[in-house]
Amino acid sequence: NTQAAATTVTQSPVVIAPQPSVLKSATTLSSTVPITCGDIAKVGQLMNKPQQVVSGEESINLEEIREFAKNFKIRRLSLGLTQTQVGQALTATEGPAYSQSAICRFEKLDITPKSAQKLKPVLEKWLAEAEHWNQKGQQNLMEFVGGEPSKKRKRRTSFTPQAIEVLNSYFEKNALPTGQEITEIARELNYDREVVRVWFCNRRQTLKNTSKINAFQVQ
Amino acid sequence: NTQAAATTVTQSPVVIAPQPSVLKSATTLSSTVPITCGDIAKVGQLMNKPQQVVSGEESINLEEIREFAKNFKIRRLSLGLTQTQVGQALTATEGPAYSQSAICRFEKLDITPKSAQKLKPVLEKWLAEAEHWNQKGQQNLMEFVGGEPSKKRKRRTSFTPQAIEVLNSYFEKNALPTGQEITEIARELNYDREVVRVWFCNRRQTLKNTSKINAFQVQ
DNA sequence: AGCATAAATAATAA
DNA sequence: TTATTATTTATGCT
Repeated sequence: NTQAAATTVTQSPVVIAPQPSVLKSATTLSSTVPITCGDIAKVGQLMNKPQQVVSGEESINLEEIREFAKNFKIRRLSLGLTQTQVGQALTATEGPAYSQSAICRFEKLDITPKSAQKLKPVLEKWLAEAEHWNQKGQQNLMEFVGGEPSKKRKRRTSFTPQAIEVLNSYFEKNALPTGQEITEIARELNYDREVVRVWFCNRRQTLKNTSKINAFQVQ
Repeated sequence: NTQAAATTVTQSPVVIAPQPSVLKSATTLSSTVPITCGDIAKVGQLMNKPQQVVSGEESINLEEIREFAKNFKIRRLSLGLTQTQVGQALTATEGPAYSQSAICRFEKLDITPKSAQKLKPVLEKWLAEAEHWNQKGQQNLMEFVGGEPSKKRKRRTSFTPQAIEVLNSYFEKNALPTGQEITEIARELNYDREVVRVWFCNRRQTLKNTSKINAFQVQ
């Protein structure tokens, strides 16, 4: 399963700054939203319709849902979480299972008002809790979400994790190996010499670039 | 060029709600022990340097840059903009060219403090302006950014079983066809060239994900 | 109801 | 920087 593997934690959570801007939704553009398929209309298609929809016994405030969906996305991104992570976490904690698709469809309002109404409080509660844990540190958030605490981003192909490990250990000992040494390392790992050489170049670059900035990172 | 094609505007801008979250407006520590070394620091020296770096005549507040980088990302996402869009827009308005990679590196702080210091005001100014236009409506923002007003995501292609079969047989022979070959395959199958190119990308991806189980099984 | 995967976006080897 | 991979999002389908 592709989705299951997408649990890397590459982006540290960020804080939402109070935004002065008031954004308009792109979904309110056309006045004639063709409701394809003879199905039930989706929330996103009902934006120009009456704000309240009566479904069964309760009335649903579409505007409220729309607002929440927008904010949910921003807050999710602020926490550095993916749709997949949210879905998996929800599946783990609550009763029903939520796929990445479900989260995606909620954010895009590609669901029926009834479904949205049902899902909204679940997401709201979960998100608030996630934000709560996040304030106590990213570790807590990741634990809450259920992902690996600090899983390393998978390297781009060429190198296997094992090779990376070896390379890093060499790098630790000597960041600037001689041509001779590069040749030997390349042979040991069975990689192209040039590839190894470039790896050291990029590795030095990255270290140089990040170490200054992150030198006094608060964590 | 792959990047050039990535100008679709799929995600509608979202509103940042005034967050109740406690915002540390400036975590800047007051301790500043500027180091005076005119040239670029060597790799091993960079791990434990102070917050302020003196480069030439000006001192660089690393914490400030770090803070800005975080907020920049959130604000960019709030506007519904991609790194590619920002880079292209900047390239159009400002003097130097900024690639998607450049924006990515800034957000990840994978650049030298000097570069970051130089880029920060440019991004800050541009972003503020973008937010300004956005307040006047998404159309204005898109115009400012330079993208098509309401470009939609490409419709998902459905390959016929026959086409899949042919594609797979090509893939079996060569998983990484050249541009020339892609063009030919696309013509033979009467599909868009880009669609075929992406198919091979995704196919390689899928194979990689499942390679542990069926290394050479096609399908 | 959600899987499989096409398309889009971000990260990175070269 | 550029080209490509890695990762995420979106959607066609039954």
